[in-house]
Amino acid sequence: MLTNRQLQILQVIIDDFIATAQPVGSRQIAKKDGMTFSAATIRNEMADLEDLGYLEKTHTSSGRVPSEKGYRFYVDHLLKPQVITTQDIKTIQSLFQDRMMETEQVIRKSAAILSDLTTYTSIILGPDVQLHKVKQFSIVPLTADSAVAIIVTDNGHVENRLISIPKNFSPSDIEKVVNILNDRLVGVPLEQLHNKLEQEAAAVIKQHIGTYDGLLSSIFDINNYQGEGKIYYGGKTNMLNQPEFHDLNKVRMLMELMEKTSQIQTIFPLDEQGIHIRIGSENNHLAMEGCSVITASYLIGTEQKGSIAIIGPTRMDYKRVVSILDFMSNEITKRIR
Amino acid sequence: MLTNRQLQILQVIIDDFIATAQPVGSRQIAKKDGMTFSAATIRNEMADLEDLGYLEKTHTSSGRVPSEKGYRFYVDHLLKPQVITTQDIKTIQSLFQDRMMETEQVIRKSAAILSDLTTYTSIILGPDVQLHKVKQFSIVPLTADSAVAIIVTDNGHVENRLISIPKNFSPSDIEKVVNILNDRLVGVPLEQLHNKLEQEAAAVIKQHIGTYDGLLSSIFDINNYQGEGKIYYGGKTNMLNQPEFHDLNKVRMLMELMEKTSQIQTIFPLDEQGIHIRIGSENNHLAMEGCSVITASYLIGTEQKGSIAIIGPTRMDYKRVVSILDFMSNEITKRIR
DNA sequence: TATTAGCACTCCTCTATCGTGAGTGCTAAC
DNA sequence: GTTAGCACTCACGATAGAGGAGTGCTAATA
Repeated sequence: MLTNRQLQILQVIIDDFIATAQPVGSRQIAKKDGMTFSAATIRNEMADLEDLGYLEKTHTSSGRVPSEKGYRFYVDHLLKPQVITTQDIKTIQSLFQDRMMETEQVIRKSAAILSDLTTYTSIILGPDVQLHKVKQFSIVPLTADSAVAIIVTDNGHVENRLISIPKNFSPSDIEKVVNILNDRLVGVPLEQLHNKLEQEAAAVIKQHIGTYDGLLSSIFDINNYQGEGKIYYGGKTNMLNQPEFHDLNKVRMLMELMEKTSQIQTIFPLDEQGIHIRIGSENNHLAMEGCSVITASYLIGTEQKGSIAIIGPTRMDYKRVVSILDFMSNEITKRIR
Repeated sequence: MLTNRQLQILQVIIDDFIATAQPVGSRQIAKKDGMTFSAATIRNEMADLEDLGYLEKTHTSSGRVPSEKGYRFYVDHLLKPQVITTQDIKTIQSLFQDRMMETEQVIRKSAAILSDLTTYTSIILGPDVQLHKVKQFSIVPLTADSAVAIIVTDNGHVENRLISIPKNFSPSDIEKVVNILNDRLVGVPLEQLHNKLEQEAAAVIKQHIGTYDGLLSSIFDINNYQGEGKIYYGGKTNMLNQPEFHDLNKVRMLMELMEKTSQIQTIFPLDEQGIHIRIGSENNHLAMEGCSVITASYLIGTEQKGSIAIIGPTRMDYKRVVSILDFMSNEITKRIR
């Protein structure tokens, strides 16, 4: 168990290091307001804190730097939630002024605002389309052998795919198919679409039209709904301003990580609510060494979850980022129906 | 006018510098196959080429490096179009194996392939949606006061927007509006949609329903069709591998340039066909110092133009990039209907 | 007259050395 | 338990010298 003095010193060191990115020495600490002990005393305490694993030295005679364990302790015990400023509130709420913005646009703009406010890089996972339910299904013929299949979901999301039309299909056949699909599939979540189609609609279509050769497979293939467009970034270049990313290899690894959708997904905690902070190696990813990720989740309707996140150096301003993420995720949850 | 020997030496220097990124000395050149002159002779010629502005020195006693003028001369006069390899052809044609891919997906994949093949960064300007013509218009009600408006174009592109429904609108009113719009607006290019709506449809709607308060303005606002999603990138991190981008400031400027849609547009030549090469300052952009851009345009249908581009160091492998861009733009033009 | 060998000179790059200063750990005094 | 004092460590920056690649010029050569 840490003494009060140790807590106080640890806090000062981390706060100072977050602000300056420079190793903190005992004299600097002694000069701080409210610090009543001498540099020598502080040196002793720092040595103890280092033995306990909360601090590190960059070399034998340098000042101290927080270790991952130190940051972890800091966010768990020393972080007083800072009240969000009215200025930040205003900026965030400007998001919702235009009431008829599509969810996707709000998300996109959120990413930009988040990175601007924090000066770090923001990542937003769009709401999980898989849980959207089919509202309407339609097919618009383009040429003799191609058409666009469109699914509108109850949240106003629109999925569309090009499909090819078998030669023997007449316009009325298409109409029949559309009717059957709307009869059977409205209200079904996208993730179950494929199954339901096979189980219920396929037979009916065959019966009415005589042929059913996977014509719709592309639009009903579940896998099509998860990849790609669901991740939004803001301020990718912000990280270049952080002194810890003045190393090209580091930057390359992070950029490459962000270009791989599958990898970036892993930094989001599954199925969890509230604010989560992962520090350095807690992210289980080599490229994330020296980086912390703070995530929050939002909810659209009752089921669709999404996440917003900030990725920055372990030395990031946790207080501020937490308050902003917390407020923003709540706003999105409240404001988007 | 340059002598044959000068041409030969200039070519060797540029080829060598493109391959190694190191200043080229007279002895190196003399050792090359087919070089029948002594180092001293070559030194004299190099001094002349420098006086003429085709070469530069990084310092008084270094080897020579091509100047922008040198590269310009190289691409204009020394660049023999290299035949594209069958391997590259195969890779590019793999794009079109899945016949029913949406245009957007093809474009996205093209960007990835381009950057892989060239090891530079690729930029693709999607086809100009503005010229697509309306194929079908529909409105899908979601709640009492909101709906999704959908426009499908003749090329299978789908635009959709959330709209709000005025309180006094009944479902049959909506149906009427949809019918009127389909009557009047099918075949109209997106860019003229706003005008046509005001001129023809608005009055009719008012007459039939009594109210028309800008309900559709959001989907008909032309500006909504140009921004954002139209630019695709591939291999953004590739440039980090080039020795000329080992400078963080350079990288930052380029990345920021690419994040600003409006700025990146300016590197594409307007309205021009065929391959275009812009070297360094010819791009009229500070961030593009030391960078060359090679662009090619493709055509979908008879009217919709788009561009594909590679951005790399001025020291890029022009031969190879030109051949790849040329082939790919032609393939896209041929294969996408 | 064009070409080439030879040579002095330039300047980058790498390495080693050294002084400086911030910071530490330890000891002894308070 | 706390603090002053002091020797010690080590990163950092400046300085200097060796090595080497390359140039420009001059004079000899074909």
